Amino acid sequence: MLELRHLRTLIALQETGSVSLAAERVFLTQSALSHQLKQLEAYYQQPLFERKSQPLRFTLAGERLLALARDLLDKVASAERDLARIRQGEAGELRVAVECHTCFDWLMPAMDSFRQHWPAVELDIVSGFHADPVGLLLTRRADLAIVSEAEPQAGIVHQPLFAYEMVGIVARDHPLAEKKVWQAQDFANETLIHYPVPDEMLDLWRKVLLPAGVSPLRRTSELTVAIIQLVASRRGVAALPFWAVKPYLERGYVVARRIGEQGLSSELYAALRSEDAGLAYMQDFLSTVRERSFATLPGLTVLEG
Amino acid sequence: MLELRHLRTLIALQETGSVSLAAERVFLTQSALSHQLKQLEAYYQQPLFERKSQPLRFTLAGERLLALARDLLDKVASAERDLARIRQGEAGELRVAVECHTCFDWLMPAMDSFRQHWPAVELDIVSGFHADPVGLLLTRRADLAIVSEAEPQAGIVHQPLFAYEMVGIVARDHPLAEKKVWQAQDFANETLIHYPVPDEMLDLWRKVLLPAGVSPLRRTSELTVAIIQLVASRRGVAALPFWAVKPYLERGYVVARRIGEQGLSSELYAALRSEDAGLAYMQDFLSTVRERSFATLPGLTVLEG
DNA sequence: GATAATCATGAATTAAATTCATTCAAAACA
DNA sequence: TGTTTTGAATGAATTTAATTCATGATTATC
Repeated sequence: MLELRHLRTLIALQETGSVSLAAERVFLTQSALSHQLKQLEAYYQQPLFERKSQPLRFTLAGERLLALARDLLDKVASAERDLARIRQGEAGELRVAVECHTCFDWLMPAMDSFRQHWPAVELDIVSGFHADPVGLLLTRRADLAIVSEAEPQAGIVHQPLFAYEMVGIVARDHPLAEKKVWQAQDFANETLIHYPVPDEMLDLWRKVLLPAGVSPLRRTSELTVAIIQLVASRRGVAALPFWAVKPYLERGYVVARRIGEQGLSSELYAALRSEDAGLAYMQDFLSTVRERSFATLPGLTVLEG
Repeated sequence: MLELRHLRTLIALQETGSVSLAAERVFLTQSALSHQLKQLEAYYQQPLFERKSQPLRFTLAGERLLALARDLLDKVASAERDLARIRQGEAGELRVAVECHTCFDWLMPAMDSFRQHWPAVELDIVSGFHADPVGLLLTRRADLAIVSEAEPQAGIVHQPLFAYEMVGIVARDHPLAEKKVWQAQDFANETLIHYPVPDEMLDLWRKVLLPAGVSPLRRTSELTVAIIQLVASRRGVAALPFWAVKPYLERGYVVARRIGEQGLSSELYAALRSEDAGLAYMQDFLSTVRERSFATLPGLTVLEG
């Protein structure tokens, strides 16, 4: 018999295009999903996808179920918001402190969606780039902070959002384009172009250059497009989220390369005051961020608590 | 986490008004449902019903979930019909043979609903009251027969629809109104008013009077209202489905009494040719009949295969 | 044509849902 | 006002179902 669990699987399947990635997305094994799908197809006595191709394709019947899934899961989310409001009331305050430039790319759509669902919650962004966003929480100048490490701290809880890969980018005809994988030393004689933020907020600096004692020339720019243009003009190299550069890769302006054998992974957490962790609109904001981001940004991976 | 199972439970709860009856409806024990509901309320951290009263009442949060349930389960049904059509095609023939008068009461709404969902299926009623409706199936003059006993027969399968109680009715000032429970002998000196069908189609005759060798005076009428009027005018007594007489009981025209210690139960099955049992529109017709009937007729109970 | 990568499968395991047996609470009855 | 009956709740035992593990099959990739 059909359950919502199956529909959640279908959504993950579509968003990832493969059984194994979808399994990771819903925190199950590939095997579990394979069994689940087999059971679904047996129940409806017809195939729901063709697994031959990558990404896998839905059959007509599969598409129909997928449409059902989107419809139903939206409605469930809406009903659960209503239940939360019945329990805790409509209103509240949600001031978001952000420490990363690219965060705005996924934050804006999520905030738009949230604003519609919680019109009585005062939503705001704490502007400026602070060295210590968690301090803003404790001094009650913000209610939620987006951070890249979950450093334990009294009175603060960290909730995982998602992870993604940071890739190195250079012009197509730059010598580094030849190397499949870059190491710290490869940056030594390059100019590194980055956002104007403190060093410790740059993943590349914290996790790669600093440990290796490499200290390249530097240049900053506020805007992602400007950084891309500088790189394309051979003014230097940069490290950016894969999902942020993908559109430019497809147009061939620059090429992207892995940094380190395992790739340079960047993680995002929401930090909030422990007392606020039970607030329904807070949890719904986090769900919205995850849901919208996974649905729109390519290459995201889940992050365990 | 919410699953469709929970929503199916909520619908059953509303339709029956009690945990134990709802449990029976969804083929589970009272205990199972009690646990399930407790789990739901823990998940949403708020009460969903007040069990103090009979029938139980939904809280605001419960009502919201109930609305979700109706919406979602409708959509699931619609999607599953589409899947069935994708697999087997749209068209077919469905001629229904009916042997009981009151059947039309629940058959008409179900047929209306079905006609909208399967416009390409030729839906028809085989008119007249036949002594052997199953014969019509084998000679291919009908595709589905409504019968009150599941007599095994080669090439025919019986699918349970539902069961209900047949109650005896008399005028309020009739001596039999004093008796809480009637036995076969109580009919001996009365005039029994019934539909003009062969004796073996009357549940009262088959299950009560014939075994006891009681043979009262008889009088027939085509219409339920006419039977009620005759009874109210002290022209005799009758046995009718509880759900058919309930509106008249509430107006006080007649009173209803149990027949036999356990009550006289009437069962309904759909008989169809084995080869047709896998047809999607056939199964959907049966689901529709059950669903519509349980939702609208009071006092129905489930019938196991 | 070898080598990953992805998916499928059966058995074993784990987790979850359900039942059983009983108690508790409330309503109906005398 | 007890007494009986009915419906719901509870904890432990059980059953059922879902998931993982270990592995084999299949399909992409170089």
